Amino acid sequence: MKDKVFAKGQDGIRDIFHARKLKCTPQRLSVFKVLEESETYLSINSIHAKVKALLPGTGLATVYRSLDTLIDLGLVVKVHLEDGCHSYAVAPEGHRHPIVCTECNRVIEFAECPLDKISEKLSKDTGIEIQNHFLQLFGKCRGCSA
Amino acid sequence: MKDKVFAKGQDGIRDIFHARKLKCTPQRLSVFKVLEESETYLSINSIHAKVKALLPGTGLATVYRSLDTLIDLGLVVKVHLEDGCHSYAVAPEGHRHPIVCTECNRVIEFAECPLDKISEKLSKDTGIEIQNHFLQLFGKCRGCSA
DNA sequence: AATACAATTGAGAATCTTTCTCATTTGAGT
DNA sequence: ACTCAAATGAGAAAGATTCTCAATTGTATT
Repeated sequence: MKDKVFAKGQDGIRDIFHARKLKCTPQRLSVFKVLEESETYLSINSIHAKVKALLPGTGLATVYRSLDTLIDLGLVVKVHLEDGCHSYAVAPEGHRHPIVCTECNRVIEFAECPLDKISEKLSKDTGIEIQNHFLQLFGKCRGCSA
Repeated sequence: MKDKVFAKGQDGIRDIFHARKLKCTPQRLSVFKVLEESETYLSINSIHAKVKALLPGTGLATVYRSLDTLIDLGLVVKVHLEDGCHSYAVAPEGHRHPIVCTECNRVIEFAECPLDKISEKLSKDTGIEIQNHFLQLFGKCRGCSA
């Protein structure tokens, strides 16, 4: 419990890659590791910098490609921060949504999804078959309010 | 009712600009008009094209600047589409959220905000002072399901 | 352990998006 | 009409993302 890095296990990740006939490369593992070790959403440039610390020489394009792959596998999520920029984080277990601290960018996940309850009603009311939703909350965390 | 363009009235808009000591320019009015006339969220390039049809010679930078101004005034909202690109639409009256059709990009607003009910509870649970939220639904509209 | 092959990578070019600069124009108050 | 600050157009600049292609590297097979 003291170390949440590779919570899914390195072998777990390896299997996920192999199941999709993707190679398990050190670059992909490093990108994931960097995100797992971070408490906050990270921008591309932060990720690139941290990955290069683990694996010098890693190119920016590879970071983009690895993130796309990880997103495709459902291991990582891409979020839109308020300033319009993109950032990335490990995908939460189950269906959850993030609360992003507007001061420190730290992220807290919350499990209760209020959409579940109203989706069906909404589908009836609007005639739209709801497929998906995107929800993020913004606020000030305990540390930053103090 | 047959024409919802300038629902706020041209004079209303003029007053909003003047109250903030901003100039009421044809470029800004055109950008807003283009969005009011559209049923869907529009990308920068669509907006630019449509604005140029109304006001030839309008520069792209001006469209960006006008949108920023309109967002700042609360007249327009910027949204994140699933492909990661930004688009823009007139801001809905009151507190509403959009349902975006994944096929045709058309937008339907819905008024019921499920966050109101749970925000307070969430603040207590997490210790985070919730300030804001971003919610979008995606689905297939009646026309596109058929 | 060595081999072969397709997938992946690094590097930089290319593209796309957004912002900036600055000379010129224009809205709005006088 | 006159003045002045604000806004614009054009293109440069900056930043973000994707593409290209030769070289490298996982993985399955021997």
